[in-house]
Amino acid sequence: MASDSGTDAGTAPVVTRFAPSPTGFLHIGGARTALFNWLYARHHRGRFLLRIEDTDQARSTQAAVDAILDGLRWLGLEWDGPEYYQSQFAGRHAEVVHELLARGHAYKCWVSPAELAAQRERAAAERRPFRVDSPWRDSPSSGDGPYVVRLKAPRDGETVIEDRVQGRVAVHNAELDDMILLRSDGTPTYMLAVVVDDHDMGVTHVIRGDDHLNNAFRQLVIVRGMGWPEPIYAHVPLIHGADGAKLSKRHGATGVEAYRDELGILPEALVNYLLRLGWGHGDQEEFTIAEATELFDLAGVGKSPSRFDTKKLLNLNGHYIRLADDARLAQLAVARIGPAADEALLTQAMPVLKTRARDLNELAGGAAFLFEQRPLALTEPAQALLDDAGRALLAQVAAHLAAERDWTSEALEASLKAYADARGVGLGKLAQPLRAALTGQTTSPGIFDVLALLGRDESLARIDAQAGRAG
RNA sequence: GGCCCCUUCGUCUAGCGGUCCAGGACGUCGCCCUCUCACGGCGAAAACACGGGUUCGAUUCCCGUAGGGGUCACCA
Repeated sequence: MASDSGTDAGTAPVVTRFAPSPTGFLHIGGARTALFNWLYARHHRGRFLLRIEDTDQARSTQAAVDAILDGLRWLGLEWDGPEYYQSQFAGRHAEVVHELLARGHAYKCWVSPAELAAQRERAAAERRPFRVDSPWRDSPSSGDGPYVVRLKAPRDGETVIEDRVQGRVAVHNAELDDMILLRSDGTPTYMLAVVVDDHDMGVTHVIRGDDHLNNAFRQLVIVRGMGWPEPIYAHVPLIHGADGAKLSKRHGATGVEAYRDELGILPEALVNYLLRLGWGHGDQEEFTIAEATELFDLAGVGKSPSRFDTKKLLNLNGHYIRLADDARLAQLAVARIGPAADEALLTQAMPVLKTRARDLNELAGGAAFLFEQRPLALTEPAQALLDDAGRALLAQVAAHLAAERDWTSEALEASLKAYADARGVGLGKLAQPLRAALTGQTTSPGIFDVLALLGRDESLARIDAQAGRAG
């Protein structure tokens, strides 16, 4: 059983990092990895670093870098120090390769891509695992033309990793292959670059998705070849879609900005949801950032992958919307309703609006009636409510309301309830046609709140518009 | 296919040999509240993949089987 404390207690300060490749937006899985790294560093009063893995120049874009930084900031996962760019360290990477070469842990290889493909085919035909077979591995001579530098991986024995999440994992060295460290164009590969950068940046804990677990064994060969201290590894299980497969585009939204912009999710809700996905602390479901920082540990991270459940996210989001500040929500709603929206009115209405929304779209949708122009467009069920009888009732209520002096939710409630009583009808009988005329819909906040929010003039005008409408 | 990892209600999880005829949350269903819809409250149905061991005793430990996932690039 991996212990979460002990080896690092009282020794070197914790340094974690998040190392995304800028080939797209901030992936939801990446966001959780970043969160875990951030939390672990904060919990141990260490540092959380950010490194952009842009060694694949063809696929890396500035837009992607911006999206990632933006996403992290939105989630509140601020990194310490500047963001590092892997491409800036190419010189250092080459230097390490030469050192590895000098130490006999790497070799230059002239096996051509064509020959490699042939070897691969042969292996497939013979149904045996493919491993590069390079004549240059143990040859002192040189070949002609471009070459790559390969790691001279050990072939006997086994390599063991004491992973903080996965536990003890061993692999026979025969499984390791002589991976490429330096490409034929002289640029470093990811495998080499991560190891060098993590070492140079002083990273003590490598917390990442378990799709990297197999890489860790080969990366360790480099670390040992250089005689560097071995980082502590923690490979956390991936997030899966509802079908159980690794989360990908076909599962719908996979970028955090989609959750923010399209689904209308609050950052605190996403963070809390992501935290509980794969990590638990007893029965507790809700965590403030302070609590999460206090309680987070690697021992609480499970070993099995978890499926992303939008329903639960939405439920949490609704919870955080109810907790959120009214002015803040009003501001967020304005952006979704458009220029017709009045932020002050929205703020005032927010207490009765926010219990009815699980996301910002629902919040904006529920507030839209406040800014509608007369005559209101009615939904079909609302129209059905305003048949001849409904409109006749509306006209009578209108006359009663027109005489109302005190236009507050409380006064209107007392007045309308007394009116309904006197007429011997239930309140619902009056409220539904009123709601239809006032909001154009059959669902809305409480009818007295709607009247008060709309104000006397607008309320009466909307009622008249419907009551006076010809059948 | 090789290697590695995983397996408690539909989903996220609690459980770290007896306290478990398995607890919480989301979802679902029912009831209450009620002017609608929500919110809130109460309640219900719902799981230890299977087979062997070990043990006085396995959800918990070991081994198989089955199922699922990850990974096998001059991508990261």
